[in-house]
Amino acid sequence: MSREIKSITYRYLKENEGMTVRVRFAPSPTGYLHIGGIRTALFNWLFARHENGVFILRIEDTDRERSTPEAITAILDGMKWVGLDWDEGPVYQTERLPLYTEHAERLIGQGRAYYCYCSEEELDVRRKEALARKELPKYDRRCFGRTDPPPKGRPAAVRFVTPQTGHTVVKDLVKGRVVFENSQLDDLVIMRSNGMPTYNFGAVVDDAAMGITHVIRGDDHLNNTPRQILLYEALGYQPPCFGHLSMILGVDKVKLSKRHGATSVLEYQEAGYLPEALVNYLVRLGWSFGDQEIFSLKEMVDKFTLDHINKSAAAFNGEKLIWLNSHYIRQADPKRLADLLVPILKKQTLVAEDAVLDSEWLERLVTVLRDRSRTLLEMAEKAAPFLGAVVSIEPGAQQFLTSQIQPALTLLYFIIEQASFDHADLERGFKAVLTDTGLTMNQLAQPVRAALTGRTISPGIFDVMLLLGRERTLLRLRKAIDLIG
RNA sequence: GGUCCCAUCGUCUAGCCUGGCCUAGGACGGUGCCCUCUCAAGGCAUAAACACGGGUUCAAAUCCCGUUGGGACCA
Repeated sequence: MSREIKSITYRYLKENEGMTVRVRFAPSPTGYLHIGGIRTALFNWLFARHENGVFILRIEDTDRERSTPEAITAILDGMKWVGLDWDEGPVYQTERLPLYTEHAERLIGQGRAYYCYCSEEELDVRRKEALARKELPKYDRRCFGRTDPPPKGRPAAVRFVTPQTGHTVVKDLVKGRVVFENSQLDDLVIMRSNGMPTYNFGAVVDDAAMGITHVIRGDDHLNNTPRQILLYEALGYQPPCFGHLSMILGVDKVKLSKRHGATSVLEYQEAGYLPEALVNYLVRLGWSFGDQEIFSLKEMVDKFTLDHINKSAAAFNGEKLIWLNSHYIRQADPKRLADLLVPILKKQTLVAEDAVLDSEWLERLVTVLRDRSRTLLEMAEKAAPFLGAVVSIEPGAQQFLTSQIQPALTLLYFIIEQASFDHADLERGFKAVLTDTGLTMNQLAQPVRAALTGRTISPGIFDVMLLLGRERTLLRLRKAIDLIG
């Protein structure tokens, strides 16, 4: 990490002493809430909580064509699922359009902005021509300072008069000092002809109006920042501090998109992930605290500072997420896991929609299964043999049910029939069969497992029997014995 | 194409600011062994990286310059 960053971070800490931190997460509701978005939200949220600041949710819905109510719901649901609560909002940009118009008019009045009547088609043609001549496709300012009467019936956009000399410095909390030549910037449109503010203008006006102190966002916006600083200055506002987070890339190192599979936050919920696992995974993508890998939400809040943010992009690697998920499942309260599991079981028709499962039994099941399930979906799959009256025997398991083992199974059947059916008693019964037949534990356990679960993989054999109960245990043993015979 | 950002094991990263403690540490994943009624979990061990080239310096992963590569934005 460069000298600049540390010193800038340090300086910002001093500068802002005593000032209440106000940060925001400002997604566009044009699609689902993706992994990169929630990571940005998380960093903002952590920063706000760490600094005892305010976290605001703002919905940037000015793109009316692409914004949908479903996307808004998905964003809110995603935020709630991972536990990122906001203190203010959601604020909808389309509900405060007069604010942007006012600011635009103010700039026009000051000569810092002007109406532009060029149509998008015209601009497109000119841009292509410029590109063909290998020139910078900058707006040529032809509507600047025009005095002729505006064309009738032609909608006007508003452009900002961007200074063409000097440079603009972004003191970035993550990247350090970044300098942009103003001559590279052109007169950007701040209000579209349809009356909507553009992204850069809406963000600046809102951030200023909402008193945002720190703008923490993806580094795809770093190039927008000089324009925004210029807008703040023209508007007479103090620019906030900026921090640009590096992107999350797919495993192939390109920007995460739909073709990388699950990128929506809610898809991870569907896939049986726990929110704390996802959050823990995401916080370590671009942030670290020494060698620590596991963080509770509280620990994250306590330890999160901007100076431990990594500048380079990170690739999304599902292996580690799945490891974290299995870790959190193993730690989770059985009651909670049971509540999460039942809807999945119903959805997979492993249990009837109207079934009422004994909660004490369910928690025992989950307790046995949680050590060997990396996702809730896996847990549901492993729960299957315990849910019905009978099981079908898989081919692999079938092989353990041989005529040699039949006497041992029969003996076990009669012992269990007499047993009091607790763990110690079952173990005694097993031991008795082993001594009587001269079999090893392994030689007996696998066939029993096959008979009871129909599979070669299951929880410990005594747990299996206890979960099944005496009746089903005997029933399945009987069935296996008959099958051999 | 222009502008900007980035560069440590396959992946996430520590270390970089304040050069020597780095024969580069941790984690996931891989491999092997142990434990063991299967599967997990756990324990132990192991392979695996400073993109390249120049400088500065007694000394560079660490500072400077360049190259290459990747990414983002303009679109």
